[in-house]
Amino acid sequence: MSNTKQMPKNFDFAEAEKRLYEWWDANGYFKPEVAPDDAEPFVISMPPPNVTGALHIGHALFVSLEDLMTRYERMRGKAALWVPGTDHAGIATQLQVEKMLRDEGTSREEVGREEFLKRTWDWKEKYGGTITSQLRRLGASCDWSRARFTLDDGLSNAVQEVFIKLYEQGLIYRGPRLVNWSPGLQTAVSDLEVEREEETVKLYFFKYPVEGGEFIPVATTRPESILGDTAVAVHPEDDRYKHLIGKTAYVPMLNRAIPVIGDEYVDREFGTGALKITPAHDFNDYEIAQKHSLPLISVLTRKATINENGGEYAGLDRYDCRKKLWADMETAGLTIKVENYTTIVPRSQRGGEIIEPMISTQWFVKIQPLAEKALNAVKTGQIKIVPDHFERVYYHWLENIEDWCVSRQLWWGHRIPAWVHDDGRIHVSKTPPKGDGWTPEEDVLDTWFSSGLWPFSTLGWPQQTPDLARFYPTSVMETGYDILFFWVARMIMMGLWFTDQPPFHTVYLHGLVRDKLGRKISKTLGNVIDPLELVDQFGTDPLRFALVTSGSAGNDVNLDTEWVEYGRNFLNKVWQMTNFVTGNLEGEIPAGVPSPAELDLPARWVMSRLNKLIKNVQYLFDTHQYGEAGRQIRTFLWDEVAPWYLEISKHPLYNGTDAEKTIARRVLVHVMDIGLRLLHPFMPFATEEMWGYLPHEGNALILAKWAVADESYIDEEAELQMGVLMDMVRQIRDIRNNQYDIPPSKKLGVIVAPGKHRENIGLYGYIFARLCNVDHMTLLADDASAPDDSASAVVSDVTVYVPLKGMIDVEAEIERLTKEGEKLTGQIAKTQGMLDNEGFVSRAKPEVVERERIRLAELQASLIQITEQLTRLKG
RNA sequence: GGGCGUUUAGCUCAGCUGGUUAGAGCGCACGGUUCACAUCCGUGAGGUCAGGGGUUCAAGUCCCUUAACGCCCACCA
Repeated sequence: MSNTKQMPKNFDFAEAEKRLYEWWDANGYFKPEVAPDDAEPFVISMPPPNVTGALHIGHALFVSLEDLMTRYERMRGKAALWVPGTDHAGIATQLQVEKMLRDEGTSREEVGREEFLKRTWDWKEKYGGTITSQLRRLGASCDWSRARFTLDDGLSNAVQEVFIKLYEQGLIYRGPRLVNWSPGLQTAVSDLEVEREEETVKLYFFKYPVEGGEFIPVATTRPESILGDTAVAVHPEDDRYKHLIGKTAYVPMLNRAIPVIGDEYVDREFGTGALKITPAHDFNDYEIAQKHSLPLISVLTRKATINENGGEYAGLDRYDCRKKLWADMETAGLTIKVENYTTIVPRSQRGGEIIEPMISTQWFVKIQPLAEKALNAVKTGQIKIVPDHFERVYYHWLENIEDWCVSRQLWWGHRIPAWVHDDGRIHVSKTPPKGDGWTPEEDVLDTWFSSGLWPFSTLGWPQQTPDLARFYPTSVMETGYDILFFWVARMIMMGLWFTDQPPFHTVYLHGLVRDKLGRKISKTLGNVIDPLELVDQFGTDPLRFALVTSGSAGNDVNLDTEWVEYGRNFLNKVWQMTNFVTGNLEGEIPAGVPSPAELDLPARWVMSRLNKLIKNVQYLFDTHQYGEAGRQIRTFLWDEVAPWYLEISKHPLYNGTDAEKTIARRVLVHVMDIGLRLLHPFMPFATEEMWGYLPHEGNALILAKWAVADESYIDEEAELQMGVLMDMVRQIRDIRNNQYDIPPSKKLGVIVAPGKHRENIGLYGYIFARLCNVDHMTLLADDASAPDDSASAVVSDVTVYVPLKGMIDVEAEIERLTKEGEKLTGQIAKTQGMLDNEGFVSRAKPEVVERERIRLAELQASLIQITEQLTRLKG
């Protein structure tokens, strides 16, 4: 292997990212086919972003993680497939197009359904590419040739297939039910799409007139709902009211006669102890009405204005009606009081308007049978959720799940494949029924209905395609915990029901990206973090590295843009390291590393550290601790290789024999090569670029083999011995910088009582010249006496003397050494205590006991040295 | 009303296989233009790991409990 090119001074990310991405893509490296046909597949279905959306920081997080997993598995030799795609996002997209129409001075209703859909498709064609090109900028190594859209033909077919099958299995029903209605969007929404916030509202107390001149005091937060009351309920054993049960009450202002009923649901202690029943606009009341066979009277239109059942209030907006009705009741002497009251208000997840429970005809999925399977798959461990505490959240939701309202009164989406006959019959099919009197269903399906099929529909299901056979079930579902119910649970239900297999074996959940103060990102707060701005400023790699390493799985990430800058600094550091290595190569470099026996101590040390790192990183990847893996790689390169091995290697590189040079070069190349491999899933662009400058085998880092630890290089003894030399360097620096104010440029002569480290200190004395500017070093004979006028420091059984004639402050030296001695004494006592403890020696792992023994010996050796120094100084 | 999470340095966070003297970035202080790097190098100050109890030879790490904060789920007018 040999290198040819000179590296530029810095990484030009703007130029390189584009070039490298196109190069990878053009070579087909993102396709699973780069792996051998018999390679084990690894598959991720990308959570499809909204087709008309723009990239936000949350996308950057999921791309960072999923691309990391994909690249890692690809390097491990798997047939890695990351299936990209986009979601039609029914409501979101429809709203955007409606806004566009409004800006044009028209509306959805005005242009009509057909034209509206045409306009939406146009919109999709125009803006749908934005998000995908932005994903490319983030380095996403997904197979674009397999990209899908939830509304394309194949997926629409899958959706129809599923709907029809569920219907045939009796798991879909249609009928009038009380549902969450969004008056602004004019559609039903599912329970999940309703957010409940605690708010302070008014609670209106009033008199419900009862026959015979009595009245029952009642409270409501929504006076307009009075118009739809069909009963007044009291507790059957409430002495205040029980004599009224069975009598007739009269709806205020409408004077409609309704019964007074008794029901134990009513809480005597709460409010007035009596309850008005509005079954068409309240979920509790609905249940009570069912029990008592009360009629349902709807008083709202689709737009939440009062309908014909509201008498003279018909046509009023719900809130105007509230005011007017209350004023009229006040005039009629029926009001009691109005109080402030804190309660839960249901609001639309999109737009925030208040949701009205309303009766309407909708399609539902009987979810119980599907939910049971989904529950089991996780309980039996077929599917693992990371972090695992989300499993409990998942169980709780599935155990209490309600039927899923899947119909939406929108136009943009999968139209429900059904026809309804005048006589009420339903025909569910891809094709229209024969005969007259059939009306096609207008409703479309909830977006999440098609998303739920994503892992298999994208691979061709229901066709038994080769892709489906090879890549399904998929491997990991990586997504945010906020859509665990919306999406993950539904994919599991649908996957199990229609393919008899869990759609993936692992669910990896990430958190939300927040600002550096932990606040939710929002336009109103003005704390929006635009990933593309950060990419423009620092490059993609630093952003990705920051996102992955600044948190841990399942927790929200408080992104500080300073972390991105720090990531950039790290990238630059690695660049400079590579630059150093490539700049010091000459001629052919044999691949691989010499055997441990051929290496000097610093090389044995760095190889030991490297292989321990590989081991740790493997463990961390196996346990999905990607952030910690990234941090460890960074620490190794920046804090161990750069300041120590790289500096030390300058000696053989500049002063060594040819053989020594070659060994140092091979070690340096190897360490950087492995470092870049480990780093590639985190920082794909820069690592690929650097790797190209290093001597290497193979075409591209993206396809290079993932590192595997070689235990034969793990060398505790080398780490221990190197540690002594490193500590000596630190001690000399400490004396220079902190004990005495010696300028860094001043060369020092030191005298060393080397103890049992004589050989290493002799051999590697150049380290001190390189790292702490020591220009000559004298090793004392074992029986030699200590030099005078010196600052001293102790490492293991080694004492370092720095002669400083006339500068030595004996008092300060004594104080420092005394403090050091006290510290050692404390540590010895602690360690000795452990070793004297029968329980520790017998129960702790042998290697832990052994480590403590070695430690104790070291500490004791040091203490002897310190004590000698003190005696000398004091005497 | 249930459930989950968080609490570690001035700030933002790591430290999920229990085991040396608890780490990083930023900030702060001191000092550095020698042949990879000022997007840098060397050094330092700064923490009773929220409180209490327990398990263990050993606890920031495991268990119980209290508190504060955050999130999710839930039909009290």
